[in-house]
Amino acid sequence: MVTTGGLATRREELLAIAARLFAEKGFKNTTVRDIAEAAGILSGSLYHHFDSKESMVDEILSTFQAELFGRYDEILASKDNARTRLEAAVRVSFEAIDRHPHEVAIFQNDADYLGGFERFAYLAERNEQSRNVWMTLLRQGVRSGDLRKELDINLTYRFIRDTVWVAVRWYRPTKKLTHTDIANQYLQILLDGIARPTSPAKP
Amino acid sequence: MVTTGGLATRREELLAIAARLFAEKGFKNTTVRDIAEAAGILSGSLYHHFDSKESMVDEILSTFQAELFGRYDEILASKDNARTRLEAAVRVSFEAIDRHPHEVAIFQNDADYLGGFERFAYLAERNEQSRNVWMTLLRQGVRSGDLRKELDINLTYRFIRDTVWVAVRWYRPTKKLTHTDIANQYLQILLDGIARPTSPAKP
DNA sequence: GTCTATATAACGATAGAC
DNA sequence: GTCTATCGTTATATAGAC
Repeated sequence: MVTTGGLATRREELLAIAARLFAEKGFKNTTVRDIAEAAGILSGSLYHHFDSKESMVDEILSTFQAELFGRYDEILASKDNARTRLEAAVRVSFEAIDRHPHEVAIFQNDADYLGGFERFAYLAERNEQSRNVWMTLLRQGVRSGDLRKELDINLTYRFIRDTVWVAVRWYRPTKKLTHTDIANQYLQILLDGIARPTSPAKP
Repeated sequence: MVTTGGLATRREELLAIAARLFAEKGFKNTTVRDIAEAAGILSGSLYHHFDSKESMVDEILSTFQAELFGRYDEILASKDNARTRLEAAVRVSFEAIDRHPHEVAIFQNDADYLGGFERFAYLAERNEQSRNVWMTLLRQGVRSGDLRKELDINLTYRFIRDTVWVAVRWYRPTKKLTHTDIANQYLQILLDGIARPTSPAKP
């Protein structure tokens, strides 16, 4: 693929338009005519750039996931302690929501449906890969003593996974509330809870 | 509406089938032929019972929400303390996921899309009503000292709302793990966090 | 309450001119 | 790279027979 020195190619431009519409209305509910109209062309012209509507969402999701899992791999490769690595994974996720909200939204809303097609089998693989990342971090956290010993880490994994990504539904970046702020507040709740702290033994 | 002594009417039977399919595949991706086939009839026959596909999902969602908000109203009317009421609201929500997983899933996945039509304007109203319930409970919790004073309750509200309902994506009831168990574990994380507790002042 | 048959519209996709 | 024109399919919904 050729990039034109920071300027998006026509192909990338069309993909960005499609991603926005897929995220806003859902894959099935977005027509190729919608995408073409938003791009200022006619639907038939889209097929000069892409084989099908499916191949568009395919390229959008696979590109995003390649980048995201590259970030996760960096964390797993780092030498930081368990808590720092867990926090880093949360921060990377919120940063992904900030940078690629459409891609995250599409994955959240349509991955189940798309996963039914052979072409999108990699979505399930990525899902498993993601599970491995979080489970590794949680196990290390429990072993190191950073996390509660009695934690059900399977349930905790699902809890973190869902709560992090579902933020894409309401998160809109502002100068005052950046993705870093959100990540910090989320970590505060996740790690220490919302209840007023009392001494561990007895009140 | 007439019920036949606990036995579902044909209408209710068809609605249950539609709800399952809407939840599994999404509203837009479920055809009236899908629903009819699952019911063992032809698509045209559905229109003897319902005006349209939209009116089916309308009845499914409005019926469910009427029940759910009745439960929330009971909690707001109770005389329990702030923490108990907050816990009760969480438990009622997980119980709703247990009893009406399809309805919750449809609301989670398709409310945004459906909300665009005038007919479904009540979805936004219910959303606001739900926000009022949780915000009331959170404010009372902070005031009573049950919750941290420094909490951003707007963010905490969205956090609780999303994390409770998103559980519908993975929760499947078993004898060993009931909706009550899930609610308890969720409350443990929400209230006290996943980090190993340290004494508030110094370790 | 269901089936047969079909109207009507919207959809994804294609072929060839420009 | 886009437009014109359109094919073939699938979708929601309707009308009347049984």
